[in-house]
Amino acid sequence: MALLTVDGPLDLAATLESGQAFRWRRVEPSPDGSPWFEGVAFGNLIHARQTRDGVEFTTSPDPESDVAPLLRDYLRLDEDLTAIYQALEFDEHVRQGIALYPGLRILRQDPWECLASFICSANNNVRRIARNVDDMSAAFGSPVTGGADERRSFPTPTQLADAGEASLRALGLGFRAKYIAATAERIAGANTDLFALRLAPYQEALDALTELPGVGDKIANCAMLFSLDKPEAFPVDVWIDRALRDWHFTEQQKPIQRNRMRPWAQARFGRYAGYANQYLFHSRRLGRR
DNA sequence: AGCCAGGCCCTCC
DNA sequence: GGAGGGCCTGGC
Repeated sequence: MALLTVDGPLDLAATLESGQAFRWRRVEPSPDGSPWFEGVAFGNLIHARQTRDGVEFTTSPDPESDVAPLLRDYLRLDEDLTAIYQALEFDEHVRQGIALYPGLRILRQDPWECLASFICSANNNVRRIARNVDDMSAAFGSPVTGGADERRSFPTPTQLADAGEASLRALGLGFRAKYIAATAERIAGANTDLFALRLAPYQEALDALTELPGVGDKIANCAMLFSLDKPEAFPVDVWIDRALRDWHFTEQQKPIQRNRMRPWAQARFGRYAGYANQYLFHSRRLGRR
């Protein structure tokens, strides 16, 4: 057992269950009520829960001391959330979202797993996306601990390119199978270096991602926000569409079009537009208001 | 039964 | 350049 200390607010459950990542599961309630989560990342099976002191976790097969800095980075525990809140609370609805879910953080995921997961999100629902991602991992990923029925890591681009469209379709990915296979080939062939996009400017990363099959503006912005260090990214999906329409454009006689929302929001919220997006999305999707 | 899911792509105008 | 329709699949 190891511990990550946290400065500032953290809501681990909201962070892991807000539709950014799809491989975390609640496993068992702990005596004090804060749930354990099980996930696969960095080639490890990870169990984690939030306590008064921070994030408790165990790892397998690597020692916790090796994984600790990776998990800290993944959870962005060093992000100054308070400063971000101050920059965004001018907006009434973002402020309400922050008040409802203080400590909801934006993850820093593996770019390939994140991109591929969101390719699965097209015209899909969260539960089936999670199942698609798990099914791909079980079928084509590598074992992490050596046990018989353990979970596997998310497949590499090469593993999915080798799998091919037909076997992905057989898993139940539907029309997304073609996009996953084709994009995996492109990445495996090193035509696009996803990690390099962490250092690229926003527009350059957006242009590179939307060249990939099955990756449009929305999915590219998800990958940029959740894995490529682009906090100004602003994915516009049906939930954000409804939120902005109801909360920010109620008095317009002509409703704003979906494809004009991202530039509008980025101009309004600035370099942390993605955090505004996440709080609007989460509070809207949970249906509390 | 029909609609909707964290869209993208293609066609046609 | 933009509106409209099709698309795998599963749950309600």
